[in-house]
Amino acid sequence: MADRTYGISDLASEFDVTTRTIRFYEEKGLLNPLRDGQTRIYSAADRTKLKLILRGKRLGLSLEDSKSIIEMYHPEHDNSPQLIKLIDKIRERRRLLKEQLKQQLQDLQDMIYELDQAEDRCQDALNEINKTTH
Amino acid sequence: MADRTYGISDLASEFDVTTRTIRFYEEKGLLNPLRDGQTRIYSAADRTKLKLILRGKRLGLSLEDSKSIIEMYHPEHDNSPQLIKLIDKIRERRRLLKEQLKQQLQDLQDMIYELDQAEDRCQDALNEINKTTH
DNA sequence: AATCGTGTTGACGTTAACGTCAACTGCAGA
DNA sequence: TCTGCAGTTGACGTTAACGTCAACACGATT
Repeated sequence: MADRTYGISDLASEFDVTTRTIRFYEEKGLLNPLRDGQTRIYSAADRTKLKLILRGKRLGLSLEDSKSIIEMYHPEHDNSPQLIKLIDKIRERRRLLKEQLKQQLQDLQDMIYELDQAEDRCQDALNEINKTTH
Repeated sequence: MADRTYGISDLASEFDVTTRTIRFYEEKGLLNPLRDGQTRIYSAADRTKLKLILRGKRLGLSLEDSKSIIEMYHPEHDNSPQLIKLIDKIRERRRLLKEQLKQQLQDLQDMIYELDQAEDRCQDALNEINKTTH
């Protein structure tokens, strides 16, 4: 069950993206599927990477950002200095994400509050109209 | 205090955008400042609109989205059917925003959790290295 | 053998959101 | 009066993230 593989259109339909998009991510170095001849074969790890990319997009990250995050999950470093630098990058990224979402939460609360007010003003305007037509 | 006005570079520096950006928003119909000759004069309302646009951007909205939101805050409708349609649009927009942020919150929690795990794995790898060098 | 369906590789097109640059205007200070 | 600065209007350039299309490969089907 762990070594299940996927075709490109399996992933495309599962995540509701086009095959072109998936190949594009490969061009950009975000995915590296195996090949059977010329046909791409995606592993569970590839599928996870794709999920990471799309999640990053929902959070407003660029593909470059997602790429660096993927490299954090799948490190190819084996020496201490590299690992220490990686840990720093992870912490910094986490900090950025938290900060960003805090701002988004605030923005959203403000916006919803103002939408509520706008709705109230509309209701008042409606009431005025109904009053004068009586 | 309520009728204070702003020059284009006042707003640009206050919100840390370029004057080109502000003019671009005007081209797209998001701002309509007054003129003194050819020079643009921005009112407090214009300043608020700009704030709305930038807040929308942080939430991942397009300029078109922000434009329609601005029109909700500054309605030019005076008849019931229009107002009722506007209220519906406001409610729908609020629903979308809430849904979107719920998803973002979930995505962020997942991502932070996985970043924590990645950091742990790095630490483990570091510990292994230090053990063998003793 | 001919035809699908699905896959592949370029190459070029597209959209949003600006940046850059050139040529101009109007005003304030030396 | 000249100079400089801030502002303006086009026009064209740029980047990210794909879309579109043409031409080809390959296995399965009819």
